[in-house]
Amino acid sequence: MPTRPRPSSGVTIGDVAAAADVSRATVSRAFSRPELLRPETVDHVKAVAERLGYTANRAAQALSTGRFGNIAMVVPDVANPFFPPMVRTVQSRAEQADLAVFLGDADESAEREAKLAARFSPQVDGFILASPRLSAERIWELADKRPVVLVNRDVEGIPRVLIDSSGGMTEGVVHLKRLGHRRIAYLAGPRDSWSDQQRRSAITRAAAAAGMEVEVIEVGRPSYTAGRSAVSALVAAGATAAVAFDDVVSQGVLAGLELRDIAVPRDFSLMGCDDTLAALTTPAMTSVSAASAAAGTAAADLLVRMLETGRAEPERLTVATHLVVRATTGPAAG
Amino acid sequence: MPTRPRPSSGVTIGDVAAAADVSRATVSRAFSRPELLRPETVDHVKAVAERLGYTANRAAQALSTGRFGNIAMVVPDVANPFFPPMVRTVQSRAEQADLAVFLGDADESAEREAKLAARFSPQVDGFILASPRLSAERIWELADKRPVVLVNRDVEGIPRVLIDSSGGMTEGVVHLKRLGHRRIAYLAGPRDSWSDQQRRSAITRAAAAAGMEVEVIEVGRPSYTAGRSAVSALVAAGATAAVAFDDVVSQGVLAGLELRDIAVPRDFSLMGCDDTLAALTTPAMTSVSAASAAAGTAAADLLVRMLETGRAEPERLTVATHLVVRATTGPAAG
DNA sequence: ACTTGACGTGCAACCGGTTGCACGTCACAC
DNA sequence: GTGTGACGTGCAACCGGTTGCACGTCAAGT
Repeated sequence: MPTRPRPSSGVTIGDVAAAADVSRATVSRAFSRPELLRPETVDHVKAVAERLGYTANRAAQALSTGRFGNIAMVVPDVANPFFPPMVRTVQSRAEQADLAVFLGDADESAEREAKLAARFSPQVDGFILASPRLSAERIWELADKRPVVLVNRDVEGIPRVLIDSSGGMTEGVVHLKRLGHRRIAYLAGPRDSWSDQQRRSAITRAAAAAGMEVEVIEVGRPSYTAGRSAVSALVAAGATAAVAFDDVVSQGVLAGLELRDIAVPRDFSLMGCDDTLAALTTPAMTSVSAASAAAGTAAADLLVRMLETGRAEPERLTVATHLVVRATTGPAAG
Repeated sequence: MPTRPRPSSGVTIGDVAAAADVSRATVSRAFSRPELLRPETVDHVKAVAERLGYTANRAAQALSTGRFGNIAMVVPDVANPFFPPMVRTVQSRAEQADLAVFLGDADESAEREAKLAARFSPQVDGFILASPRLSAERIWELADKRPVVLVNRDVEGIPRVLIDSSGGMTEGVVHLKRLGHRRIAYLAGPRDSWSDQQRRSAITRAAAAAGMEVEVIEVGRPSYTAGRSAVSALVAAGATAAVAFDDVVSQGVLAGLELRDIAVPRDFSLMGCDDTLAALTTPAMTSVSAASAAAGTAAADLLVRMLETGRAEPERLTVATHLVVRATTGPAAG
């Protein structure tokens, strides 16, 4: 039998109260509502608390207030470089509001997202779901119990921050057209990803408008290896340029092309998305920027505001994107 | 004034008890110690609970048991590709033990690590500190209040999982020597990083043993740009090969060399460390493997065991490393 | 038939905070 | 001098679980 874990610090509000010769209520108020007390009392209590090394027991606090002081962030894959910057900004914004952040990695699975949500739900004040794969119904259900903010997912009635890549995508298509490309490929991401749906339709639309053909190649889980193995399909498609779902896939494609001695951008043009790794590849990749860090801050802001006001605000913020031209796109070969 | 947040689900143990016509104690036991009850009672209670949508209030549970069911993981930088795999494995191991994971990103700062630890401490059962920058004293202090497991940090008396890169480093030096290199450079990481200290001394020792010269170049925070800007110092050092603190730095160096038209590996040989990005660069990088995922599992295992047994186990596990030769190392020029 | 003990369940205290309400004090107005 | 209200603090209930102990029941042992 495990020994009963010692609490935060052995000292409770009662100890402080006794030492300071006041009631427990006064100690509590000295921290939570000091304006109700005489300033000298507050100082005295705080000094005594400090001396004793008092730290409030979070569980007790949560139990009586009903607030946990925690939020949960769920991402499909922390290892995807799109997410870490977002995780960091969410965290720093949360910290300002004195909220601690649980992180859940759903491994690209809706089922695991649901599990994580269920696990976190009883001890958080709210959720940030980044690129969630859950069905709208399940998101509504969750939002019915706890404030939820989505990133990169557009569900009616739920506050959300959307990185609108259609702008950048369209620019990208135009860019390729100017370079003389007529037939391009889109290396598509997970079908249940909103980002993919958005990018897919943006590129299709833009290509149609520009009078270009576009072949969609399904890649599935966006990973380096998936990108690399998509190259054969890419070659078979007879396109002269490709746009990948994200930079990770794109980087894989770049490596795959190199393996087949297809020179980029001489023989083939390649465009990524998210601009997470683009600057780091050789040659540096043309990509659609996506300020994931900014999206994280915005999402956290939204959630914090909801928690503070107690109101839901079904806002729909969008973050614009644009094309960053680097060295992987060039004139169409032939 | 925010409305009082609705608890996990309106329904409490009392509601279930009333509906099932048993006492609250019985409901509690049906979940936590079912072996004390008649099986039929357990089934009945669970069925009623299910029907009512009962979820235990974590705060109340934590308050009476003194266990939170949470652990905290603190990393210096989630965006560094070394950490995400570790985060994932820690999380999946924690999940098996029904523990939720707080993630803290310390932004490479000891001060922020301390802040995060203080913030998490009152609501977690234990800590995993990955590559912590905190002083040994502060780690001891923390470990005095809560079980702590370290990764990549060797502090006496604290259970720890060490990725022993000296093995791989030594292999690397030998490899370079065979290729004819006599003067090499080490692009050092943060001085307060244990990994850096270990790698620094391993390379110095191995080089001395091989009769090679080694110039240490301080890079500071390990990042792509830091690596890139270190190239001038690297060139000035007159070395024919370099070993970087990690793959991120190494990737930056690779780009910097390319910018100066220094061909790798023809004119210069480069070795990374951690093998996180090495396979992804062009040319693919020679690097010292570091199974960060395995380290994460081991660390989580250790912590879970400590929590379950209630005993501290000052174990010191090491994970071996080896050299993975790829395409960035070749015969010394000239 | 009576003791004994194992078993299943309930009672009530407890974990450590928070908060509505009541009480005492004191300054001020009348 | 008494009434009035603001102010500062304490009392005690409450949040929702857990758990030591006690009680009642029933089967086995003598």
